[in-house]
Amino acid sequence: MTGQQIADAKAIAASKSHSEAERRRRERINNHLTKLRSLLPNTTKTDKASLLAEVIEHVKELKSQTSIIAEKVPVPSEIDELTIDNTSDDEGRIVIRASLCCEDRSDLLQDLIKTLKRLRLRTLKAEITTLGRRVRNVLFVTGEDHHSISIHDNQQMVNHWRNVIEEALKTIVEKTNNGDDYSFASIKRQKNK
Amino acid sequence: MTGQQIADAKAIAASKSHSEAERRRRERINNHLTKLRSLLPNTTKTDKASLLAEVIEHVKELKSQTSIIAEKVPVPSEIDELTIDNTSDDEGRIVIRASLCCEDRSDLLQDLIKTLKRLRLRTLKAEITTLGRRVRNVLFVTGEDHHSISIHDNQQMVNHWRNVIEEALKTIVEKTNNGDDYSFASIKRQKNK
DNA sequence: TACAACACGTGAAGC
DNA sequence: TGCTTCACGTGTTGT
Repeated sequence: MTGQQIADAKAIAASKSHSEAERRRRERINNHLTKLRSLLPNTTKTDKASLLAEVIEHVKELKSQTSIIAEKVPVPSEIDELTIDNTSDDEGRIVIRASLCCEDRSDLLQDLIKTLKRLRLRTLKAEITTLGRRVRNVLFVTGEDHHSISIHDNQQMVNHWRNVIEEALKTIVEKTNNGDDYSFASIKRQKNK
Repeated sequence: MTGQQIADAKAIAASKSHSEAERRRRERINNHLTKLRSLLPNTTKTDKASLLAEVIEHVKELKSQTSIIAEKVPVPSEIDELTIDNTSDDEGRIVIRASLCCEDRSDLLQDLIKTLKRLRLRTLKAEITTLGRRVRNVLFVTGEDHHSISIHDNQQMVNHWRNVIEEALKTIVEKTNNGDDYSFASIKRQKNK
């Protein structure tokens, strides 16, 4: 074989593998599109562009649905959250409502208890909801008796404690899941067929 | 110009418009892909195939989320539904629970009332939830006094009434929205930006 | 004939 | 260098 022939053969082989790779790529993309089509309702015999348009609409629809429901029901959301509000209980005592949402982990509850204990706070009520691997905690906390947060009519003090609680819980929310078990049993997910 | 030249010019023009059309098509598809990418969380700089794979996962995720939530909370679903169950109230009286889900419309409630009245049924309780344009009604109905459904221990009679109610409500669910106003105020949808 | 949608192979760019 | 991804223009098919 001459050098020219070898070079040609190499070029042909390269071109072949190239076109084959490209074919595989197209296959992958099209398979995904087919799968997407099957996930959508009433979406047969539409072209690629329209299919994608419908996927967009569907995703938006589902997103808005979940967020609407989340407004009514305190289910865990996909993203980490932490909001602090202050209310007051029947006796006019200052109560801070802390709602946090994060990935569930085995030591989450421990962390919360420890943190609140360290801050000398009392948890009046805790609403805990899990959804898949996400967990939402809504805590109603107040100070222990004779705690500065118990003193009424002091907006500055309340704001101070809001900040303290926010910072403390922030580190808990931001702590990443260490791969342990979850602290609460998860709701069974519907099979994705 | 010779005939040959004219033919060539035509061919060139055709080829040009063809390639331009193809470019527009690609553009449309890619724009949709970009939009999809923006709708997903944490999905920058991934290739097309992986992007679509993530879209699939995301759609599945959202779907299972909404269905899990729907199990816990009686929110309206996307598809029309009608399920009939029989329970019994405190006094052991037969009560039939009818849950129906359909597009909301102004005369839906009227239809329900009329139908139940026609069947000489009494509605003990009605739970009504709207979500977007969808509405879910959960009705707890029983017979009027001395109605045959009030007679206990007659499984055949109960089944008969289940069928009667199912058929009657089926026509209501299947009645298409005539474009009128909705009978209930709809929950505001989150803006799709 | 013309248009729309698709699969294909190829050149270019990034790693 | 080879491998991957993309955009491009073209051939083909169905309407």
